[in-house]
Amino acid sequence: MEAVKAELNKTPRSLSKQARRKQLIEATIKCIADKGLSGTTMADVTQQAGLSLGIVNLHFQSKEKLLIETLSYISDEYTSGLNEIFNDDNLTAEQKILAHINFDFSRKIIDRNKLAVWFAFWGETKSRPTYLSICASYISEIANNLTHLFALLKQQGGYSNVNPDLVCTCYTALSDGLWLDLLITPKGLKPAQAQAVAMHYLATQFPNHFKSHTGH
Amino acid sequence: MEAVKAELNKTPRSLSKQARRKQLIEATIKCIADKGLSGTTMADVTQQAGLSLGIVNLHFQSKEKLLIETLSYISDEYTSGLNEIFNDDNLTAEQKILAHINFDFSRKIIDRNKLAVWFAFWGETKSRPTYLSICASYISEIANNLTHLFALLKQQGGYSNVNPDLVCTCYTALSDGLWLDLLITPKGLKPAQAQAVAMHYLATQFPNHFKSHTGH
DNA sequence: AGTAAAAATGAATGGTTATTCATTCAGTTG
DNA sequence: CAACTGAATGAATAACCATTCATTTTTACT
Repeated sequence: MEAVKAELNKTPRSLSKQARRKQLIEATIKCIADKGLSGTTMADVTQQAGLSLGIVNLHFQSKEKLLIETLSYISDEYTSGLNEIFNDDNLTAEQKILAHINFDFSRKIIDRNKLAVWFAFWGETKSRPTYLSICASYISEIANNLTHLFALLKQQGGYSNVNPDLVCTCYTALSDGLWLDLLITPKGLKPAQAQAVAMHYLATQFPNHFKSHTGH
Repeated sequence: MEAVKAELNKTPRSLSKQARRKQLIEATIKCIADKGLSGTTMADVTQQAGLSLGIVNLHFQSKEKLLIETLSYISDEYTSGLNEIFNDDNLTAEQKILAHINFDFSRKIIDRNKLAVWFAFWGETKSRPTYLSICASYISEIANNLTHLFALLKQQGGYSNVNPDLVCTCYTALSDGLWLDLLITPKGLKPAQAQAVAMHYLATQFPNHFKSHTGH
């Protein structure tokens, strides 16, 4: 990852294949945000990247494959960030949940360009099995981890009435819905507010561990 | 509305303009669900409707206008259904909220074809101001009504710690997130479960009025 | 039945866009 | 410093698709 970044200083021609692909994927994200999935053309993407028209077919074979790689790219970024948290043995369950919620609404993740890409692909999952399978794979993995954390907190905190599966479904849906809110009403809801709303819900389930600061 | 429906028995040519437009809009919904927004062509839509290629341009002037009318159609269906509830003077605040949640997860609304259309357009709002303004207009209207209901219930039920604005934002986001869940993991989450999740959240805020049936 | 108006048709058109590939260019190697 | 290798270019191509409109079909009215 760092090695790739360092290469950006080199002259264009000497960039590794991996770096060039990343450059094209990031140009694609920008284009989808600016022009929509249906509105981005190969000419748009290559111009955005400052490269020539034929370059996408050289590195990705087809537009469709570029789009799939773009979805995989933001999926991987999201899941790898979460897995770092889940696998950090220095954190308690409470701290992991807190880290999760911070990550979910961090600048890197709720960047509106990336949100636009998420929703653009979600909107096509019903008709494109490939998109669906990319999304489905990470969704169940995250849900398992999150449910496990809620179960731990229930046990440790004596929250006998909490249903971890239900809380996971509810928290996940809430988080997705807040992302939508951030995408379509950016003037209305600020990232910090969105995070506060998510925290408000967690506070209803684990009042001794999380506090809502937006009540009364 | 009923008059329009009755006309479906007539021979094709005698359908009113309004009914023909509705027929084309419903064909468009089916196509967007089947092929995605970027994948639906005029040929697809007209074939789905069982009509000839030129018919869309005759009734809607352009493909873009057809798409806008399609978004307006499902928006109107949703908001008019909710307004009927909001404006029903025979219902208490509690009953209206209950009716709202029932409506949000009714078969008519969470039809997967229509969910696919919602998300297809939401994914393009960033790049298409027209789509955004159609969405924005109904969103704030519903939020105002819903916040008002929560404020009433707070007052009547003595829920001094409830913040109606916060609850409205949270409930709305949750509902949208559950819609997404229903769209992309139809095998995982059933409509009745989704509704139970939404009810579970309301029960955390108004425990004397709403009961969650999925706890412990 | 006859006629005019309206609705619908679909072949033809024209603009757009993904893809190809012969050529150019930049690094590398002996 | 050639000769070589692989990356990059972009003009040309081919496929696709929205839109047009001359023609046909249906309906309404006398």
